[in-house]
Amino acid sequence: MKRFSAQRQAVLEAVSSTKCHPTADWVYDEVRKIIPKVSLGTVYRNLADLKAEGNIIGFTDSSGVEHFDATTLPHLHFQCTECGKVIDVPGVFVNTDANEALNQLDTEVCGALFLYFGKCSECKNIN
Amino acid sequence: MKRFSAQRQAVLEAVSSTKCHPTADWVYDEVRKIIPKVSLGTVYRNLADLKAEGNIIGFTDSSGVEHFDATTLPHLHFQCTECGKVIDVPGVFVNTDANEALNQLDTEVCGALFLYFGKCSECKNIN
DNA sequence: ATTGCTAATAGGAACTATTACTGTTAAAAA
DNA sequence: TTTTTAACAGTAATAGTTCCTATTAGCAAT
Repeated sequence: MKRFSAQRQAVLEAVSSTKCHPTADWVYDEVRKIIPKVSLGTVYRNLADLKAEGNIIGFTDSSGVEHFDATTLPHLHFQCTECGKVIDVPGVFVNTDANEALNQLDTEVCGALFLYFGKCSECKNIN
Repeated sequence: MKRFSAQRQAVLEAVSSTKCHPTADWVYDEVRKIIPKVSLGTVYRNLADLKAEGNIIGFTDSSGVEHFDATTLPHLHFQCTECGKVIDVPGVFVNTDANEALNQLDTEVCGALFLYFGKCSECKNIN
């Protein structure tokens, strides 16, 4: 049934190979090193499929660009407003007050995005 | 110096008039009811200016579209993945564990986006 | 091996939200 | 009034993403 093509494998390996929370474009460049004729559409589709299957996660940053991450365990992200870099915020637990409030709103929560922004250690010291 | 034009006022009033967390497009439609010849570029520029001045806040949803909000006090948002609607999650305090972790990363935090998603009470009961 | 079926592909067009550019208008300053 | 300049309308351009069409490649049953 499900066919794990060379393209899909290359996409998954590209995302897994880095901690830089890559964008579709970065993955495209990376996959082209292995499969030079790969299509950008194929990269997008495979990223979407891998995300739907739960093999990777994806989140949209404050400028509307989607980033992907092979670490599917829940964690927070920080994005530098200067250089755009996204890094992990480790070991943080989110309080559960929200769950109560969301229950009261009669919603069915299936995910959450927690994204901090500011200046990273490098950009902070430049300006 | 700063000129508070009719266009800017209409933009601010449009955002303030609703709790629906409108997009630039919604604001554009609303402002055109008052100033039919207003330009979409003007709406975008004024939204950006009002945001920079702190009169409104803006946040990007999971599909990369920016939403605006005249309630500048910190609060959380929930977006329905079915109908796209954004609603407030009231009375939730965010724990401070993240601050420690972010300090250890030597970052200078200036904001955060907390966005839950799932099905709202209406869409939940349809499917 | 050949056929038929379907998933997956390459390539590119199309779409959407947003930004940038180019005169023009109108408010404030001189 | 004249000058200056912020803000404007209208439009072109951009970036990220999705959609479309013809083609290719893997699998199952003949």
